[in-house]
Amino acid sequence: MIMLIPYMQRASKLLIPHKFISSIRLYNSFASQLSPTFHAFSNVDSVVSALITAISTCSSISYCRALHCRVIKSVNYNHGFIGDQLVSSYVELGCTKDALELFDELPDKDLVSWNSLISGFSRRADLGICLGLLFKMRFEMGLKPNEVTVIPVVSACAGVGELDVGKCIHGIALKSGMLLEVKVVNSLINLYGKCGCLEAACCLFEGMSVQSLVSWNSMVAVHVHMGLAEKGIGYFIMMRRAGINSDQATVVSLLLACENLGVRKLAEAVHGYILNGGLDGNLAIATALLDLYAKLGILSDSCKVFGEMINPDAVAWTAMLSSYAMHGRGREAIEHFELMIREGVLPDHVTFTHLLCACSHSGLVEEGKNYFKIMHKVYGVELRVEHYSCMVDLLGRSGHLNDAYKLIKSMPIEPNCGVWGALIGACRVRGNIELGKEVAERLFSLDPSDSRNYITLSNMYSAAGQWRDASKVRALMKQRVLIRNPGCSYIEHGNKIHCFVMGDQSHPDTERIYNKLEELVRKNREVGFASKTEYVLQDVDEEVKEDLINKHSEKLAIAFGLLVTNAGMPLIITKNIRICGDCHGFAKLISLIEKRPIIIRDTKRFHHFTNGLCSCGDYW
DNA sequence: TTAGGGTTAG
Repeated sequence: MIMLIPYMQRASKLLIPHKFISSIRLYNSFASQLSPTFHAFSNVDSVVSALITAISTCSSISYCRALHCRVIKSVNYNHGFIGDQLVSSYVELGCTKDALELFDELPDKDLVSWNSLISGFSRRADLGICLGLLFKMRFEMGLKPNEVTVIPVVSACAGVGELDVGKCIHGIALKSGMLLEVKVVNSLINLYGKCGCLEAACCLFEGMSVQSLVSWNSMVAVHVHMGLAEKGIGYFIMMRRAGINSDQATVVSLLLACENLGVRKLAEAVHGYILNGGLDGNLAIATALLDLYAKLGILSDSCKVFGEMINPDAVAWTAMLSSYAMHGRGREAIEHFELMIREGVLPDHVTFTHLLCACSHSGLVEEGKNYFKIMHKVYGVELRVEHYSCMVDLLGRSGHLNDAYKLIKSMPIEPNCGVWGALIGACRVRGNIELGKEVAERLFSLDPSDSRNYITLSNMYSAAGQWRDASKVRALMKQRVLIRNPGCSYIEHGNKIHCFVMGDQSHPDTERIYNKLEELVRKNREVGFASKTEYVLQDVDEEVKEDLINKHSEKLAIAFGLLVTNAGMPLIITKNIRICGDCHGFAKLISLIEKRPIIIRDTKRFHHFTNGLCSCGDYW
């Protein structure tokens, strides 16, 4: 038996989010009559139904335990499947131990009880427990799984990318004739799609006698998730031609496709579609839209979408927080987080990932350290490996490399590539070759196929003038058949994405672009800007270095943008790697000289250049 | 059964 009394006593002292107050009131109106004289109460079913409603909507562990206590005192576990509901809520709230203990205690467990437990662990993407339960149910209890059992297990496989296990479940479903059930096939489409087997997903889809809206949605979603946005949109068009009306899941996938393609015009078109269909009040759609605008560089539109939301939930608050973080607005991110807490919305592990990241990107070391310290103590959010990555980044980037290293050594969980990656990044910024070399060795053994590790180490050697060591690392890369993708910059103009690589001469307007660039370089020199040739990581003469750096892809994109857009219009440029220090300084001055806001997005975040300054405060 | 927020390194 789980000890519930202390939790009951504590529950009354804890803050319960306001959105659950209505269900608590509903429960309380009955609970006031739940006493030792309960048997005199005439409508037991009403009490059970009120308890079930309260249990199913409860988001606080302590409150759930208090309700559990009331169940023990008042009704039978089997009454109206109240025991199953308690188990589900415990799983949902992350109390997996309590859920499994209670499940063991439940008398007369049937297929529904097992299915609801498996489904709960599937939502937590805990495939191990799902499989254990499936095995126990089948071979110890002799219960035959049905469609409702199989679907969440397949979904859990998709969630963690376990294709082989998923294939076994596919086999079981096939043998049991479950493939006639549309929902089972849909879950399999999702599994194969998410695991990168698009051919298998398409084959299942085409083999269906009738495709449901979810089948179409799955096809759109899996293609978009695999980075094949155009194909995803193609399925959307086919779906419309087949006379199927889209729903919110379709629209969310379309918004993700826009993000994938990075085309603002398309995003605006989908936004129009959302407004026409009256879908703007949908929280999932509004959140995806907010996130999309932020990723396209238009933070003001993200703020607008968030401001228009009615009762934003934790995901929406977190999306806005991540937008601030992405745009280097650390202080605003913190204010937003504090407001979220005051509004009674509970932060989760993703919220803290972004909050720590916001602190890291803005150099708010003390604030970040404090949130890291209290996130579990005050908010009950468990520390995950990604939180450690953010902290290592925060400490390392701000120059506390030893503290970052000590933190890794003290981790209660195994540090992964992300954690070591954050440290090597900090070593590069701080020019600590000794530690960088050690970290690189760890990364090489953890993932020998990730070319970034080799490139970072080689660049560290080059920046220190250790050309021989740099070339040795490059040779190792060659030996392991790893290639380096060239850095490129993109800019949208006239319904087209224009892409530039360093020294690019393939654009039809090349001559004009180079003339403009020459003019910009000259203007920069006139105001005293000296090229930072230390960012050229090749062993060549100073003059050649200057020539190379002046042809960097972001400079070409800036020159092109200035040529084709009207005065005063902001330039929005996307880079596939981080902007170099020289281009950063160049963009700052151009924003001042040409009176143009310039926004440059690298793989994850934005630099806003205005009037000679950058939003990152030169801290990146 | 599908869909919204995910950090860190070129």
